[in-house]
Amino acid sequence: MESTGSLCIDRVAGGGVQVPLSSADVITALAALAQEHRLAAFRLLVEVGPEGVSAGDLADRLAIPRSSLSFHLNQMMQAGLIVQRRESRSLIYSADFAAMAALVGFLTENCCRGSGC
Amino acid sequence: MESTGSLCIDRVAGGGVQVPLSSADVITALAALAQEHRLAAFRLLVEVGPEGVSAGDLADRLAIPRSSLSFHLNQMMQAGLIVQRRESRSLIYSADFAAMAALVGFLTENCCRGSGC
DNA sequence: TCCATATTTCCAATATCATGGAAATATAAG
DNA sequence: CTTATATTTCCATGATATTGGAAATATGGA
Repeated sequence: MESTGSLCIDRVAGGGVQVPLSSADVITALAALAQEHRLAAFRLLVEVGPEGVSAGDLADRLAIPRSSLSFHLNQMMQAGLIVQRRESRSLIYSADFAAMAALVGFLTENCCRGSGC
Repeated sequence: MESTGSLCIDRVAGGGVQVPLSSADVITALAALAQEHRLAAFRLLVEVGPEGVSAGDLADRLAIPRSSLSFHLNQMMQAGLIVQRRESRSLIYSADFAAMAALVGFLTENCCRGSGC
């Protein structure tokens, strides 16, 4: 019998059940990470953790114009890899660990058969 | 101390040590998978295993023109995700499981901290 | 209300990606 | 050497992505 989707039961603080990803979702998520500035931004958000970083800080740390970063953050939001919250005048972005876990789960289940990964 | 690359010691039949991926390598690999036909092709190659599938068969199974598939196979080869071998008139493509394991290793180590993935 | 800060949206320019038919290349067999 | 099969390369066309400055929106404070 064939499993068709990646079912990654959530283990993160906030709770919530993980829904299987469609192949279109996976493509969107992969594309969201397949770009220099976005991969760098995401890694930074992962390092920083749930506290997150404001858009301005992120632009400074990555040394890219704010409008460019805004575009990239939007891509990652639409892909569901990061979340946004407002804190006074600042918008704080943080990584969605459950989403990333689901992506890795999909890749492991669908693209790794036979290897020890 | 920070580990900077994904070090995925190989567990696959053929043997060989896994080199850490640069962030540029990761972007190339992610981009190679972030496309409908390429993701479908790669999943098919993973299912089929080391025996692989000829370019023609693959084009038929995916129902896309041969020249288009050739383009996509090239992208995945350059990304190091698949390998090619000739068998008489046919070119047989197969998934490189170690490369995929390295990619998943990178994502797990660099983009998953704190989650249970 | 008026001003300053934080960030986004708009937009035009450029670059990269994807498509598929036609021609070229590689291999094999009669 | 000629013909058939398997696949790639070439190329023009259209689609999508990326960039960054300028203008617009959101929030908070005097």
